[in-house]
Amino acid sequence: MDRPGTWQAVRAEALRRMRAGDWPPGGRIPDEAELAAEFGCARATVNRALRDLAEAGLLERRRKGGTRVPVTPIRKATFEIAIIRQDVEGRGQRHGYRLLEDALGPPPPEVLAALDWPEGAGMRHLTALHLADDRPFCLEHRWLDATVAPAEVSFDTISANEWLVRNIPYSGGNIAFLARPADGPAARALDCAPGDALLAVERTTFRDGAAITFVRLTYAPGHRVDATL
Amino acid sequence: MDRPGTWQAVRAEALRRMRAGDWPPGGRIPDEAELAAEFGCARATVNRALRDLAEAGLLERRRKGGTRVPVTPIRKATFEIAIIRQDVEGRGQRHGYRLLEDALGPPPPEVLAALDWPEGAGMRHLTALHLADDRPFCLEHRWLDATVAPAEVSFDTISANEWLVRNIPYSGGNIAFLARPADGPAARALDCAPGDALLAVERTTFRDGAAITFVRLTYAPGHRVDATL
DNA sequence: TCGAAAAATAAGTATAGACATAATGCGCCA
DNA sequence: TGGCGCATTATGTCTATACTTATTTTTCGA
Repeated sequence: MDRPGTWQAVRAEALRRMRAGDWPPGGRIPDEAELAAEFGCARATVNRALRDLAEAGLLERRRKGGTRVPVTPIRKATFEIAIIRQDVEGRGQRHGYRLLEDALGPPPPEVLAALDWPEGAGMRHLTALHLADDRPFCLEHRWLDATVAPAEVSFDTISANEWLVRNIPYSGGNIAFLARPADGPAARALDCAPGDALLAVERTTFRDGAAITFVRLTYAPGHRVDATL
Repeated sequence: MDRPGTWQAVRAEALRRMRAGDWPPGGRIPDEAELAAEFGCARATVNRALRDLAEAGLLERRRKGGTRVPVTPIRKATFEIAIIRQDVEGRGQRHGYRLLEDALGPPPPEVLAALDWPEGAGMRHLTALHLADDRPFCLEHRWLDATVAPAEVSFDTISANEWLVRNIPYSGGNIAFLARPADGPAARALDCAPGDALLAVERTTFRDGAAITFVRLTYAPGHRVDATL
């Protein structure tokens, strides 16, 4: 597979041993120095390989404690978060965008809780529809700190999704997947029946420790989000 | 934050420059040697920091091409996949398990498609319910290569989920999130109304290039899957 | 002028050596 | 016996150097 002596080769061999049962679950594996001697490579190379496996959840490493094979590994899966336009275009479809609403107002309590904000804070509320080949793709519901995106900024032609990535980039946050039934407006926008099961992604974005924006993306029926193990 | 000269410090400084606009989107940043000289550290340290950012989707690196800040970064989010018992216990609840059905039979076409299997292949079909503090947590629907888990293996007390992790570990696969309405049996098992919007996770597991098992986990209403950015 | 070969470049990786850090666990002392 | 502190140990990381590899740019010949 990989030329011997590379960290990928060491990783592959380690994986092979785990699968073959040479390194059984719950057991401790030889330390880096031993493996480096056995494989005839530098300790740093072994370190790179084992660190990679540990990041994937396939090994547990602790200083002094050594490296062990977890009994029930907690695997890590990753998925990619692109802006919606890229997501649509990546499927070979044409992206369309329609701003449905742009107003100032108090958010529902669930949103306030997610944002952890004072009650009366100025908040802009946007509703927009993303289209793929002219069919509804995703409904964007966003609450936004009014100081981050002042009223001058218009989201008529560029989605808040894209504006934020371009203007407030590289910020942290958290994400959650959930299912929700289509309410009246969502059903109308996404062209489905009220009560239909829809996949939604909720995201809160932080900047300097404070929540900037909360967004709920509700996808059209049948949408799937793929991740790689 | 981090003591200077560490790769974390370099990463933090790189991130700061991106946020501050010193390294604007679309632009190319200085090469590793230059940054190493500027920060007074080894090139390997800069490499580690920039590689880490590239893995998170915050930088794009190409040999000879240099390192650039993507205009619309495709962020990577990760979530943890534990066995369901651990998932429940991690919430501080007691895990329960009930096998509802264990039979041999032909899978529905959607499952066959996901598995990419010949029509008549022997397939075991399991249905099981996971409980959290005696309340329905998740419905497990699994199709399994009969040669992987022969009839002797009983899933009465141990879930297939756990059995597989312990016996066929470290295999690859793919995962998808979707929403589906509760059908009759699911509504009964999960104690909700038919048609309720439920979050489901589908996973196909491969071993040596061949599909071993397909599982659909349908969660009780209100369930969320969290990921970290 | 076009295209192929050669040079240049920046990231990718390997290595040996050193020191840092976090657990572990042992031994000492009360 | 119990608890505290220090020695031990395996991983974590940094450095300097060298070589490799992918890709771009330049050069040169047809």
